[in-house]
Amino acid sequence: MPPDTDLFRSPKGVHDVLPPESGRWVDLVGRFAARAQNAGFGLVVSPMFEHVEVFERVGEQTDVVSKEMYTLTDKGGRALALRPEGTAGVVRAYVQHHPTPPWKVFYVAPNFRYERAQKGRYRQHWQVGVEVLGTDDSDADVEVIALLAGFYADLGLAGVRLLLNSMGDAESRPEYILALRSYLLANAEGLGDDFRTRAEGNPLRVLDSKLEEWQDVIERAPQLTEYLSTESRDHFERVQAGLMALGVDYELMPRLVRGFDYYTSTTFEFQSMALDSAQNAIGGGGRYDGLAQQMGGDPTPGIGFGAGIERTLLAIDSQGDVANSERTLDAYVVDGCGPTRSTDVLVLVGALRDAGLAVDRAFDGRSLKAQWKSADRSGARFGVMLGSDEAARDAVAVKDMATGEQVEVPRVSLAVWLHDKRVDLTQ
RNA sequence: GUGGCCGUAGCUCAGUUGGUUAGAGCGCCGGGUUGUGGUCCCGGAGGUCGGGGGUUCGAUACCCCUCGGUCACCCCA
Repeated sequence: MPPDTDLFRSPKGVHDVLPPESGRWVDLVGRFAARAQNAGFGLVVSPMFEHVEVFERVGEQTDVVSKEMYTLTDKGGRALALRPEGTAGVVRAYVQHHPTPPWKVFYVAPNFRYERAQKGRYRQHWQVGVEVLGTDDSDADVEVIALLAGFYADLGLAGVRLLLNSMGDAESRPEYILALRSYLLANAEGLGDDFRTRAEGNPLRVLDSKLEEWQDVIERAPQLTEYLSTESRDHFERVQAGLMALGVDYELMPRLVRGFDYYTSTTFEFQSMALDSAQNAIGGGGRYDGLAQQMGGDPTPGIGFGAGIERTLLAIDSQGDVANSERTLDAYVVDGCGPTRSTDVLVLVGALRDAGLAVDRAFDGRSLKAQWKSADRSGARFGVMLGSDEAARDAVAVKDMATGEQVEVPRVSLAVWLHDKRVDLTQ
C-alpha cells in the first residue's frame, strides 16, 4: 500500500518557506536583530508552548483565546497551548526569572492560531517583536514605537501609517467601559445578538468592528480619551511629543482598541496602505501594565509590539521592487579531471570556504558541460576548473562568468586572488 | 465557523459538447562541442488528470462526498 499522500503534505493553513524566497527572511530577521541590539535589546527565546493559563491572560473574551488556541494535553496530563501571540510568554519569563528592570528583549518566533487561512493569514505565522518590562517611562513607549518605524524604514517599506491611541489606566478605564456599555446597550436595537453579547461581555470589542450596520452607533459612541485620568492624559501627551521630536508621523485613532484585553495606556498599530483591509495590520502593540501582576508577579509596567513577517513581506511585494538578497557565490568549482575522481575538489572547496569565500560545486561526477552549466545557473562570479593540464603546473583555470575571460591562477594563491576580486566588486 | 471560485507534468497552463497511446511552454537530464556556461539544434525522463464513490458500453470531463488551495466575512500579524 502506498502511503496516504494527503498525510505527507503540510497541514491545512501552514506552509514551507524555501530558497530563494527564504533569503528574504534571512535579510529581514537580520535587519530586525541589528536594529533591536542597537537599541540595547537582547534576544529572548521562550517555549513555543506554555500552560494554557498563561495565554488565557491575553483575555478570555478574545477570539484568539476563546476559539483559535491550539490546546493539547501532554502525557503528564498538563493542559498546554501553542503560543498564539508573543507577549504573554515573555511576561511569564519575566515573572519567573525576575531580571533587573528595565528588561529589554526582542524575539523572532512563530505564533499559532486555529483559523481559516487566507491571504496574509495563516495557522502558523511568524512575528518579530520587542518587550520592555519594568518601566512606565513614556520615553520607553516612544523608543519601542520608533524602533518599529525605523525597522520598516530599513526595509524600504513605504506607505505605512501609524495609528495611535490610549486605553487609559486601571482607574480611568473601568469608568469608561461602564459608560460605553450602557451607551451600546441603549442603542442595540436591531443590531443582533452578537452586538448585544459583545456590548455586555467586552464592549471595547465593538469599537474595532468593520461591520457596516454597526458603524453609526460606533461613530457616536463616547470616546476613551474623554475619560482619561490626568496621569494617563499626561503620559499620552508625552508619548506624542516624543514621537514628534523624532519625526515619527502618527494619526490619533480613538477607536483603536486592538484584539487583546491586557492593553492599557498607549496602543498602536502600523498599517500598510498597499494591502487590503483584511490584512493591512502589519505590526502593533501597546502597554500592558497589569499583565505581570495577573501572572502572580509584582505590579510591573510593560510595553511591546509584534510585527508579522509574512505580512511585512506582502507589503514589500506590493511595492513591486522585490530584491533578491541571497548572497552570491564567489566561485563555483568544476572538476575537469575526468572520470577518475580524487579528493582534490573536496580539498580545494574546503580551503576556499575556510578562507571565507562563498563557494559551491557539483556532485555526482557530471560532465564538464553540465558542471559549467551549473556554474552559470549558480550565479557565481567565477568558475574555477581543476583540470589535469593546470594540475600539472599546480594551478587552476579561473573564468569570469560574465565576460568569459579565462586565466590561470596558481592553486596556493587562489583564495587571495578571489578575495582581491571581491574588493574590486564592492568599489 | 459560514460563503464564492479553483485542483491536469517540478512550475504556468491547454484539452475533451463523455470516445484510441492526455499535450504545450518553461525548468530538469543527456547529446551535438571526447577540457568550458549563457544562444541554437536534437533527444530523454517526468502524470494514481487531488482522493473515494456514483451515472455510463466508456469519466480527466457529468453527479455526490472528501481532502487541499485561494479569496471574502468574523478577527488578527
